[in-house]
Amino acid sequence: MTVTLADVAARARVSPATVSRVLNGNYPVATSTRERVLRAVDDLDYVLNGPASSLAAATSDLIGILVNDIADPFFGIMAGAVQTEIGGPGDGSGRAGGEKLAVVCNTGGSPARELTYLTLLQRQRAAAVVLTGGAVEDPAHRAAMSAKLAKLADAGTRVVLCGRPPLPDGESVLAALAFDNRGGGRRLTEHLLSLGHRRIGYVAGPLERTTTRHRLEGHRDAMRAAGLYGDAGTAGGAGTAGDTGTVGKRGTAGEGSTAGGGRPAHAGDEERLTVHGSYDRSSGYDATVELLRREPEITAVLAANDTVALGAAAAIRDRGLRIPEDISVAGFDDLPFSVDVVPALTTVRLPLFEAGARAGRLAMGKETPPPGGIATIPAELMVRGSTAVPRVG
Amino acid sequence: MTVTLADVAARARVSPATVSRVLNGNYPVATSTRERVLRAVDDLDYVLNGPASSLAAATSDLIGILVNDIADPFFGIMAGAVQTEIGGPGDGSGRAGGEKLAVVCNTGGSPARELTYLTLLQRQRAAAVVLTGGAVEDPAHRAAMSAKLAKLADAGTRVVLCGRPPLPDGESVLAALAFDNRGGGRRLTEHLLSLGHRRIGYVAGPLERTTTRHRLEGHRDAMRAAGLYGDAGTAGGAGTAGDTGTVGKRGTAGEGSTAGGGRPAHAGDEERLTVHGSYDRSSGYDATVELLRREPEITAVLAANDTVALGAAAAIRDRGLRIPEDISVAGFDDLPFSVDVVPALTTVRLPLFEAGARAGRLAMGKETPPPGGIATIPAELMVRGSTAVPRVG
DNA sequence: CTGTTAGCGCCTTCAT
DNA sequence: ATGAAGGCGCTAACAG
Repeated sequence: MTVTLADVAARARVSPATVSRVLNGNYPVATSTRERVLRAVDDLDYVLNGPASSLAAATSDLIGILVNDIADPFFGIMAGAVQTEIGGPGDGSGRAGGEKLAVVCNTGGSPARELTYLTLLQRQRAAAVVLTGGAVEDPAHRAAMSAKLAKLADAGTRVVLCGRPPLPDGESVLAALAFDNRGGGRRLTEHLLSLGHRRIGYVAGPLERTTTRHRLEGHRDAMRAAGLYGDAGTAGGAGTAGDTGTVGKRGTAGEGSTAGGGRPAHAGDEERLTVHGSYDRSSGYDATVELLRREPEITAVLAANDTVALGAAAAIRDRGLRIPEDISVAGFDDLPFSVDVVPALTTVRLPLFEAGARAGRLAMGKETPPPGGIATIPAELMVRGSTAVPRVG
Repeated sequence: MTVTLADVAARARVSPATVSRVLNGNYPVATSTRERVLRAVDDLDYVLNGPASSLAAATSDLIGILVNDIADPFFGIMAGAVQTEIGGPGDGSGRAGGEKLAVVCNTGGSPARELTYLTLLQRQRAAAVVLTGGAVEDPAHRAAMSAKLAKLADAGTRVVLCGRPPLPDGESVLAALAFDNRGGGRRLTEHLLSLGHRRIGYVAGPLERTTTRHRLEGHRDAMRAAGLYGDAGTAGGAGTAGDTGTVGKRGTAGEGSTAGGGRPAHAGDEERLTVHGSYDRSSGYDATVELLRREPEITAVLAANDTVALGAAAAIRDRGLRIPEDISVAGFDDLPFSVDVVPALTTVRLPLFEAGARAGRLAMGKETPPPGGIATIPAELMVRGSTAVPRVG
């Protein structure tokens, strides 16, 4: 019932081997026979058996993309960009060429699922794997990931990191494209400082994530450089991975707003003015409520990303405060909606599409990796209406 | 170098068949041998060869999801929901169970790419295919799609439509989950009418798309029912697919705003107050500019979807008009950001996640299809701040 | 419950 | 430039 290569060969009066060569186009074949074969393919409506050819050739047409959540445009944009590079031109002939298929894997940020998906992709003999988003900073998980990626690489799978910092022992990784989260966080903070803000609340992402840590570190670096936060802060700047190691859920408990509002700032603000949450809207809302409870004097709120900023803005408005007159708000990522909210969101633009496209090219072997396999993708400050000089008094 | 099933069998001192049975868990195996096998698997770090097992079993672990654009949350949410149902619980054991992988295919709305991807999925012997988004209303393409889907179904692939109207000859489709776009468009318009609006501009989606047509028809039905638009309108209501058949790009040319502003409305408004564009922000902006040029008297703008509404709102503001005091704006879909824009967007909520999850279950064979294979998913009107009574005069 | 035996459909040396 | 033949790694009857 199902037509095979042999059927095509019979109809074209050639050997199966010849048909295979025509279909894969990797080998010289006389034009006349090629045409005969192609005609037979059309006549018989033949479709190659992918699993069979993958088995024989020990490779597949699949490229895995690991994302936290494909419903989040942050990841959707990168995933879409990867596809533009791995899916062929789509000539519309109905006949398929050398295009690869994207297997999108939602990890939800869970280390276990991340590993499971890598195994699944290994099982599929994926041609490449693109890992997006920040990594979880658990040493055990990092080790497990390195081991897994090494196995994948051994099996011929190209591994590319997109928007994720390089691994310590990254020899199995073809290329790592890392966003300049720290620089972005710093510039955003410097922007607020230059406007005159001194008491700035920070709604951070989940603990133990590189993205969270880097953005926060950039922020704190700028605060410290400005003489705020004193110099007695916690680890921070050095970039060691262990500093948030065993910390559980903290922050929401709150230590009461014992501080007065007189002096510009003091050591300890660093902790008090930071609240951690997840990368979603409601988390931004809740964290901002908590921030305002702890320190009603803040004149600005920096959010972990644009989505969180949306929640933060809602909380501020619900409290009857105006943006930016009473409180400035800023996000991170510059997602498409950010320019359209009112007031337009000041944020840090990450070239998500460009990064994803580059990752896709790397995954296809169409582009040579950056020197050392590592590239830092710049993050650009976008100043818009949601930030302004602080209210007086 | 690469460890195979036979290696595991040897180490566990059983036959390859037994190892296979343990791994697939579809067959009774003594607990003691199972444990022995599992230990050997761990010891050897064995990973099943997917292509090989797909070849032998004539099925695969892949489920295709066709979307217009994965970067658009409309599709991202559905795709993510599908995954929650097809990816197993992810027990974290590192060992993979019966979970399937999602192959996300960006068609960009192109019929040719849609077909190409279906061929690619057929080649992979996908276990199921979920098609999302509106269909293109070209008879030739419809026929080609039907044929292709029939072949897929023949080969044992389950075909599910999610947010896409059923095909005329849908016997090869397991289930079609269609959004009530027409009802949503109608209720949205009735809402505006009840507020007192009479001159309503409509920023429609691309021509020849079912989604575009249905939403627009719902709108026009309501207008006509209210006695606006006269009764001499074009085809509309019946739901025949041919009515936009050969129309090219129209609308942006504009026929000049020759009409006065005196009477409430007249036949011909139907065309004049509708501008087609694509489903993106800038298209909404441009279309709204055009709408305001044609008819400065409009008091409300209905957008094809929320993203378009964002662009429309920007155009209105740039013109110095206020929302909703001068002009009301409404969208469609109720994407996550819609509640957070200012003013919050009146829109029609589509249960994208629920629909995607159901499609996923259907694709997995975990849920029985609705009677007749067709289900209409309700669309709920969400009244928020962006619509209000029209300005007087 | 477990082992044996055939392929699944294709690619790929090796000849010619 | 083309044909012939073996095997990729696994599953699915069929025995026992």
